Amino acid sequence: MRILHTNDSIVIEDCRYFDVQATLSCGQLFRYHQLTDNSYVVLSADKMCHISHNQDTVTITGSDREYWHRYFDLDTNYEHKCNVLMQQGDDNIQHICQVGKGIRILNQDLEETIISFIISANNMIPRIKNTVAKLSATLGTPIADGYYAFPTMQALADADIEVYNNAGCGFRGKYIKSSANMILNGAIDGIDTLDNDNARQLLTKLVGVGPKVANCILLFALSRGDVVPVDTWIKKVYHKYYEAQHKDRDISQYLSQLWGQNAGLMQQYMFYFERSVDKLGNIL
DNA sequence: GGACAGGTGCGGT
DNA sequence: ACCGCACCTGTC
Repeated sequence: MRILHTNDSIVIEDCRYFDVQATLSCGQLFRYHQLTDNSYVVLSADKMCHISHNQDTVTITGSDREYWHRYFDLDTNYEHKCNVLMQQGDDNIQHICQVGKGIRILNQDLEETIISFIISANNMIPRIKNTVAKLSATLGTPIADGYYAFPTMQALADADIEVYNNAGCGFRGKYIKSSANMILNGAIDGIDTLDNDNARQLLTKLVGVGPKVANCILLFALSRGDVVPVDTWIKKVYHKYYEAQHKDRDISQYLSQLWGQNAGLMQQYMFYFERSVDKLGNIL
């Protein structure tokens, strides 16, 4: 993979391990829009970029090139990570890695990730995307034609509960409002310096953040690559491909120890694979 | 109309 | 510490 920074864009050549569609669609982020030419607009915090993928070249256009460089984790060697996982796994695991090998783990904005994944609880991706878009349009500042920044914690704390109901948050509206208040009061200050267990403990004090959502925040915003969020899809994969019979609440720790520093990436491969199987029929 | 998908909070033990 | 139930809304 070769990366070239030009004045207004990042060009990534020879990117067999960067599949834009797979990376965007595996449930890490909720603010992206597909355009008619199969390219995408991606929004994060108060920034936006345009990303397109043709043959073996990915082009990212927008200001804040350094932000997007880190966001798309361009300094990490995913070919190496994928190979390590494939060498550790059996035929099934190798096939799952092969299908998902273009997925990258994004480095997302912490506050946006917290609020987005509170919305994700007991919810489905299309509705999460819709709700986050509506909240941003209502409470976020405009950053381009029809595009809005993610709302600040202050805006979320101040918002009337009606705003949350109208955005389709359902019962999660009150969770967001109070968690935004807690964040403003310093509830997650210094979380960067804590180890996984202590960081998770801090996050689960927020209302609407349980173990699964906390693990998503750790993996997708705090670069904790050994953390494995376990949702219904991962439970399905676990019971399908693993002999071990852990209770649901123990699956995360088991897979984390099994795959080590690449466990979160393996989780993304599994999530993407199982949903592909669900859409296309059994492709094993 | 009614079942279903999907994590967390809460009340009971 | 662990279990079982309620929760909001879009879709079939």
